[in-house]
Amino acid sequence: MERHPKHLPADERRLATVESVIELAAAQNPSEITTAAIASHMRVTQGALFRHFLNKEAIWQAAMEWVAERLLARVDRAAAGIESPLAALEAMFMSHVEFVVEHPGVPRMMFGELQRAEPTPAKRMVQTLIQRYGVRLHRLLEQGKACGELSSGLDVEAAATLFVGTIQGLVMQSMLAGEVGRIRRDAPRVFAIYERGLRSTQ
Amino acid sequence: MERHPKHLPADERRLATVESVIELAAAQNPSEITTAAIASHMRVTQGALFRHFLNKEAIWQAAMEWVAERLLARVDRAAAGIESPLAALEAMFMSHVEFVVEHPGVPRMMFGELQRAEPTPAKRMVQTLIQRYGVRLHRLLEQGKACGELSSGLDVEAAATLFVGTIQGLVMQSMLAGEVGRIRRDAPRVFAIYERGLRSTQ
DNA sequence: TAAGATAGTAAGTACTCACTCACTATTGCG
DNA sequence: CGCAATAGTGAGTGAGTACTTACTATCTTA
Repeated sequence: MERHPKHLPADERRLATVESVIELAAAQNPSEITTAAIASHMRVTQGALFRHFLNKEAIWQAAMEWVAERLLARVDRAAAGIESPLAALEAMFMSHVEFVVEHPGVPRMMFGELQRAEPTPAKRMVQTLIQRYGVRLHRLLEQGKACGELSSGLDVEAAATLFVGTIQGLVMQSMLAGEVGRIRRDAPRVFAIYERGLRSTQ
Repeated sequence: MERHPKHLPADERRLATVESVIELAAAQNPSEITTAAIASHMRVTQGALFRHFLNKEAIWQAAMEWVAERLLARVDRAAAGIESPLAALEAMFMSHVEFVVEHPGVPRMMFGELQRAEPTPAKRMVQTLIQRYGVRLHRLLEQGKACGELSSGLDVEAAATLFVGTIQGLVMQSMLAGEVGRIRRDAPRVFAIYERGLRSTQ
């Protein structure tokens, strides 16, 4: 069982490249990840990368596609089959947090990509990811209002912004402390306050 | 009245340099701001910078000191003399938001600096800024609990994390839309939900 | 007003980056 | 097996980076 076979079929090599980027982003500033670092992390020379990707930008685009697919699939799976919209929101929140703890580089990559001035393909990928994420939030929040679980006067747009910000705040806090594990501990405590802001008072 | 006098005393040149960095960060990825870009923005050759700063890192450190001073002074001024802790929190929130709208590059710089692997002087500056910010939040939140304005069971640490995250969420949303003005519009709506999560139910 | 101190210029240097290309090793199929 | 297609190597290249240095312009003050 060879851990690092020299030759890989193109699609496997592309996947390995993307996974290398995600792993490297967990430990260092994503914008400082060089093609040389990616290549050496997967025990291949730098030139080999450009046999599978047109340029560095294409690598980032593929990485953000990887993220979008997995993150949306995971939160969808977590929320599926849960009756209560509020409970579904919580499940979505916790599975998102779990994803971030597993891949701490991901929020950094997304934030870094968003603040690019030029609309790179990777940036557009992040934008559509967040937009699709927002659709799911809106749906659940509206359902919650409809069934009386959430406050009837709830500002759904603001609640969606705050949902994302809540996770962003956890990420920021974990970067301050320098340990990702904190996120898992703090997530339920922070969500509790968020939830309290949404609930209908009865 | 000359807008760009060739010769400036050292301290004025240093201030102009820092302000250039803040302005440039409003329009582009902070980690892509080169010394050449800073110099040309202030109509000076690149070499002139290194007469006033030891290296690029020192420029960033000075920039983060500038931020820390102004941001803390502003939120302190906003909260000063307000009786109700909750109202003080809101004033602090709104003045912070106003600061971010005036200097949209600042949150990007802070986030970018935090995710550095190495503990640069600038990174440490951001860490102490956020820590000092946290002290203020804790104080107000505890006061709010004591006077009965906030829920007696409130998790103060989580509430502080969420406060920062709330602003972070607004920043993220404005980067998505590509217009900073949104922040000002959305801030009260998002804060309303946050506040609802803190308040004591009576 | 002369001269020393201060601030800015212009042309460098060494280095790192993304990307290329001629060549070689491996793989899989007729 | 033989050979064509595929994947990887290693030594480039040029552009862009932070930083240096020898020189010059401008300010300040005795």
